[in-house]
Order: sequence, then structure tokens, then C-alpha cells
Amino acid sequence: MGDRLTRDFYRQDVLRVAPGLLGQYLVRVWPDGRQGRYVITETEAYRGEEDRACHACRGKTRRTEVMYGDGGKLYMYFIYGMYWMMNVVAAQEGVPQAVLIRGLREAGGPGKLTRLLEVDRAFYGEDLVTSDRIWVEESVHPPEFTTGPRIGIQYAGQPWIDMPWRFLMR
DNA sequence: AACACGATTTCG
DNA sequence: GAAATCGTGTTT
Repeated sequence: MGDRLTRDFYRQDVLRVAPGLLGQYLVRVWPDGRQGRYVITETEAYRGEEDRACHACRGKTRRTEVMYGDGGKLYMYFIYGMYWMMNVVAAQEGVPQAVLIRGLREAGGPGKLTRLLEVDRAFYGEDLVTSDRIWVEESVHPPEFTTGPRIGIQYAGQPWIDMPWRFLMR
């Protein structure tokens, strides 16, 4: 069992937090006491209002406000009429950045892993530093990883389409 | 109040 | 390649 990641980890720039989450253990505890531990294998960084692919590019709304808060909370949003996406807020208060969790060793795809974990709107704003039902624990050593352009953000235009802000564990 | 669209997945 | 399906932001 590793130590839970601290507030200071999440308060770093998203370009450090996104790759930094690779290889770490995402822990989920259900109401009945059952516990699951999953290795995070793929993430993507969304970086502030200037990033046209980031939901914060349209400013603060009820949906995006948690991204403007302190790092370490969950930003959940619903898309395509059927999927909840799970994001980890990075950086400090006032800096809207988030990491989309795209894959776990046990489940590839952001829409599939939230179904596996059974997390939805009820986890909007959940604090990974203090929650008793979901958090992240540190693995022994950081894994090697590769990078690439983010998925499904063609509408964002250049240079955002080509930013290598997708991180995959080898 | 109505409308357009999306950080996806699955099936043909 | 297209459908499924609805919350959110924008427009009326």
C-alpha cells in the first residue's frame, strides 16, 4: 500500500500532474466496503482558458467552476448523452487545469472506466486528498511513458490539436 | 423555450 | 461510417 498523493502533488502545473499520475493506483471504495485498486495507464492534460480544447476556454460556468478551485478535486462532466468523464483538477486556485483519466490497466477508454468505477455527477468536486471513497496512492517508481496529440478535439484548431498532451504508460 | 453539439463507444 | 442519447452553453 502506497501513501496517498498529497495536495502539493495536485497543485503542480497540469503538464506535471498528467504524466505524474501514470502508474499510480486509483483506489475506489464502494458503500458495501468492497475496494478496487487500478493502475492509471493513460491521461490527457487540459491547460487553462487559452487552451481551446479545455472546457475552461469559455470561462467559468457552473459546470467548470471546480476547475478554477484548488488542485486535487474531481471535475466530472457528461458527454454524448451517455458517458461521464473523470478529470483530476490540477494547479492552484484560480488556474483552471484538469487531467482527463483516459485509461486504467483494467479498462481502456474514459467512458468505460467511469462505468467500471461507478462514478458520475455524484463525484463532482470530490476531494482526492480527503475522500473516503476515491483517492490516488503513489506507486514505487514512476513508469516510462510516451506522448501524443489529444483525442477528439479537432474543433480546437491549431496549435492545440498538435500539442503532445496525451500521456501513455509503456 | 428551443437548439446545436460534444475530451465516446459500439456495431455494421 | 453512423447511431445512441442528454447535459450544458448559447440563442431566441
